Amino acid sequence: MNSFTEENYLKAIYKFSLTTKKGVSTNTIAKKLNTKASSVTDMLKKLATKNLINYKKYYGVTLTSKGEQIALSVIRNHRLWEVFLVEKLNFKWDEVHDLAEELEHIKSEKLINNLDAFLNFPTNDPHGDPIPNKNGKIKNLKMINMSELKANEEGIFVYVKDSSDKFLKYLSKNKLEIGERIKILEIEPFDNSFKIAYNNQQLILSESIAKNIYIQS
Amino acid sequence: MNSFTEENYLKAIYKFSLTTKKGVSTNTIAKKLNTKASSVTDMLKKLATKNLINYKKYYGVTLTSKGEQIALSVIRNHRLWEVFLVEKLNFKWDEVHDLAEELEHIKSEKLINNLDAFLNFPTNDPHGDPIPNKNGKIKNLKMINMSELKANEEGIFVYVKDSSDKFLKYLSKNKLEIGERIKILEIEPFDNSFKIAYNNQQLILSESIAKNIYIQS
DNA sequence: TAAAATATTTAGACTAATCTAAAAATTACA
DNA sequence: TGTAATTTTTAGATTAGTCTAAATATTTTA
Ligand SMILES: [Mn+2]
Ligand SMILES: [Mn+2]
Ligand SMILES: [Mn+2]
Ligand SMILES: [Mn+2]
Repeated sequence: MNSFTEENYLKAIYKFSLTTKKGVSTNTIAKKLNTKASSVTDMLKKLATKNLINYKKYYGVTLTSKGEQIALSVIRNHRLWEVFLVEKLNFKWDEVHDLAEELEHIKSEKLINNLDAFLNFPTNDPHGDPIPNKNGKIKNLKMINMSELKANEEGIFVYVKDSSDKFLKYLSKNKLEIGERIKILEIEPFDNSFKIAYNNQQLILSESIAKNIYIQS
Repeated sequence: MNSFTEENYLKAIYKFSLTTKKGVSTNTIAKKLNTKASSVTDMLKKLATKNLINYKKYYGVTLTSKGEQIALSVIRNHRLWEVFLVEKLNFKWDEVHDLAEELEHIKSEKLINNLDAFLNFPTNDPHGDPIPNKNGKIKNLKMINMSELKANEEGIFVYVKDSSDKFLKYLSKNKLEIGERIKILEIEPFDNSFKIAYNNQQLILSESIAKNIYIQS
């Protein structure tokens, strides 16, 4: 059995692995988990002896398939609990992450599979992230960043890159939600801001906001 | 904030307090929590400095009102999660205790109050134990042990004293469930066994089984 | 390509929760 | 009521996860 802490390390490594081909560095993990590099080194040694990561001193780490499987299962738990909190317990999408961070570590196949069924096998969490199935398979949406769209193009809002409270609250305030069909009305060349239309309203998004929004392609 | 471990100690002390007027002894707690008396002593000192228990060396402990409040909140969490698992996720009543033992330690007022509402404010868990409300108030059922009933008396089966897997499975096998109306047909004076009728069937219960069953009075 | 800057690891220490073994206090009962 | 049995506490270790400070390796850059 793996501790909460070990699972959090594996999850962090998994997420960084998605965006690098090289190993994930000690410092990267330390920053993400709000801990010190020396603590990370200690944990990496431990995870390596458990065959959950490939660790070569000074050169960062990758997950073994055993490690990846655990990371995916924790992510599955996290995202299913987020769906539960939003859909059944009336939480807002910007309130669920920290609770899911605790619930994800409760280890019971039956619990999570029954929860999955109870929720009707959702494919994405409230922020648009895909939910791995019970075999760890993730169905990746094909999506592109909104900033790559041109005037008059449109698509479904499917994912937020930055899912911090602040950003999610901004979206909620403007009733801009995942699943909404968005049309680009015009792009201001001066500051790359986007004027969009959705659900009978219009809104101007700064470039940095547009870059946090992904559209199904 | 209190650790899982501290909460488990408080809960254990609370439960023993219900059946003794004296302080709860070190050994009693050690047995319940599968640990050693010396470990218990250490923890009692710690809980005492946090003002959660009244501790006088060699004379056992009682909860302070602060400690009792925490114990009741953990118990509330435990029992509400058990209801959730049975009613929403199709668990059997003999499968939920260990999972609830983990879920009970997730500390969020909003989570538990919303769960309570989602479950329609249940008053009892799947084993008949009362669920404290959000202020820690427990509505105690007035109930008596089945062995105190006489022939031809009847009532509703509301609580099991022994909620071990073994006993719960025995009851399930005989379709004898909480909420069932039970009538005592006769009591065999030789071995104090009970012949009962419920839900169109009859069953003979040994004295020790009868003693584990409580009936609403 | 050799400093300088940066990243990583090692060494040694700390805390929470646990343990075993031994000492001390309480309680049981002859 | 004094000794034996039992219970509880103390003393000293251990383990997981963390930290700071120092040492070492890698990377950058002049
Ligand atoms: Mn999340
Ligand atoms: Mn977590
Ligand atoms: Mn239980
Ligand atoms: Mn517990």
